Order: sequence, then structure tokens, then C-alpha cells
Amino acid sequence: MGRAPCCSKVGLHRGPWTGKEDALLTKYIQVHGEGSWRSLPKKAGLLRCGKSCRLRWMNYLRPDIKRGNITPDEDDLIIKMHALLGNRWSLIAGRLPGRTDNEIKNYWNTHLSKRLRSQGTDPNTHKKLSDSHVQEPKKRSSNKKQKNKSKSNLDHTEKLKVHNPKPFRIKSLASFSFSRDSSSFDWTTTTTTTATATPSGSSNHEGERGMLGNNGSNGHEVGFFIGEDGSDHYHHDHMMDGSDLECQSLEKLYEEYLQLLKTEEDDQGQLDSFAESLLI
DNA sequence: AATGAGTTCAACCGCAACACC
DNA sequence: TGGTGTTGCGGTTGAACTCAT
Repeated sequence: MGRAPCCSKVGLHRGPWTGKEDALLTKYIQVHGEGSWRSLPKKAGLLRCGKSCRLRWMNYLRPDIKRGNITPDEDDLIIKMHALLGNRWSLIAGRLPGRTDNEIKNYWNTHLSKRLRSQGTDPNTHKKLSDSHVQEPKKRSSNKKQKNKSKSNLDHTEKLKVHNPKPFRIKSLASFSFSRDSSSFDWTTTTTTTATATPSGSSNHEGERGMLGNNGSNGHEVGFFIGEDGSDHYHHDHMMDGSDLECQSLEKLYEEYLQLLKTEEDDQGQLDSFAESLLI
């Protein structure tokens, strides 16, 4: 006998989510907050299992999800983090504000592992492959122009790493504050077509406060703090320029990483402890 | 224009860890 | 301490899309 399914699948919808389902889920979470995924679908009037709702929210509907191409800085960081942590996508995603584990996993499997292989590096071990194992990346076209409109403005050098997730469907966001344990979800809406990234109080991002604290240098108020009750709160007042925040946090982590690399040969232990610190 | 191979990524599945009783 | 329920993670799948022929 097989394992019982996580929930009764009788009569449940599967496959791609409709706009109506997205709206129902979003609206419910705006009012009641995240969590209680098992009972959520019923309460929200969705014919989906809780797991599916959680996944949809975490990977697509969450307001702090960043859409758009992975930047060179980000993919460099992903490679380095992968070398340290392996396929621990949620940990890696936790260090890339606005990126989801699923997105990074997909990006790794479709782009980065191929690229590393083509460069003669084993994507699993990050060690040099013998020449016989080096694979030329398969290519459909070497000289034809890109037909895809959404990719047409990409630099040609970026051709190998085309990554253009669908636009964020939620159009209403700009300012929200979220208290994880109080289930309050204060969401001020304005219309925008992009979603920039900051970590919410979701569990994936716990332990990042040091790195992603304030970004006061450019006039954007961004920050999050621990309330007296110990809960995480996150708040930003403006639709920030995501690239600024992203660059700053990436730079910081990058510097931290580079410093460790410098001492790597002398003290492997420090690198290990850096990796361990990411696990906290 | 048609077709088929290759690519992408949202969604699913099973399992492990965690929380609670 | 063991049982049960819930959540989170990583691997995999397959529909939709892109592009060469």
C-alpha cells in the first residue's frame, strides 16, 4: 500500500492556476496571513490542496518576489553558493532577495549547470572535468537574431542565459507590513507592474537581518526588525529601487565571501564556518 | 506554413524535519 | 517517548513555448 496523499485529491483542481484562483488565494492571505495551509483552501474557497496553495504563494504570488532576469552578479553568487552548499536551493534562495528556491533550482538546471559543464567544470563537484567530459552547449542558433520580443533587448552576450520569467501577476503592491505571528498583513496598494524584492518575514529568510538591514543611503526606507514580542516585522515605505538594494546586499555578501576565499588556503575552517553560518 | 527537436519553468510528488499532544 | 499532523525541501515531470529546418 502506498503512502496516503497529503490531502484528499477527490474533486481538487490540478495544473496551472487560473487568475480567479490566484485572486482568491491572494485575497485570503492578505486578510488572514500565511500559514495553516492545510485548512486554507477550504476557507479560501479553493479546490486545491494546501500544498499547492503554499507553493503557488511562495513561488509566484508573494509580493516580495522579484521577476526578471537573474543578473550576472546573482548567477555568480549562485554558483559560489552552490559550491559551498550544494543543492540546498532554499538556503541559496535565502541569500538572494526576491528569488525563490524553485526559480534558482530551475535556473541552475537549465543554465548554470550547462554553462559550467561547457567551461569544463563539473557542476556537482565544481571541479575541473577532464577534456573528454567537457560538453559543448547545444545551440539552436549561432547567428540568427532572437525572435522573442521579450528578449529582444538583451545584450547578445547574454544570449546563453536568457531567463525571462513571466511578469508578476499581482498588480497591487507597493507598501506592506507583515507580522508573521500576529497574522496581520497590512497591505497598502498602488498599481505597479513590477515587483521588487526584499525578504519578508517568511521562514526562508530568517537569520538575514545582518546582511539585509537598512538601506538608507539612497533615500529609500527599507528595514526590518524584531519586535518586542520576538516576531519578525518587515516594512518598507516606498517602492524601492530593487537594483540598489540588491546590489548592496549582494556586494556585501560577495565581499564577505571573497575575504574568506583569500584565506581559504590557509584556513579551510573559516570557509566551513561561513558555510555553516548560512545554515543558521 | 508545418513540423519536430530542444528549452523553460510552473506545478507535482515523496520524503524528512518539525511541532504538538 | 511515540504517534500524528503539518510544513518545507529537493527532485522530477510535462505543457507551453522557441527555434531550426
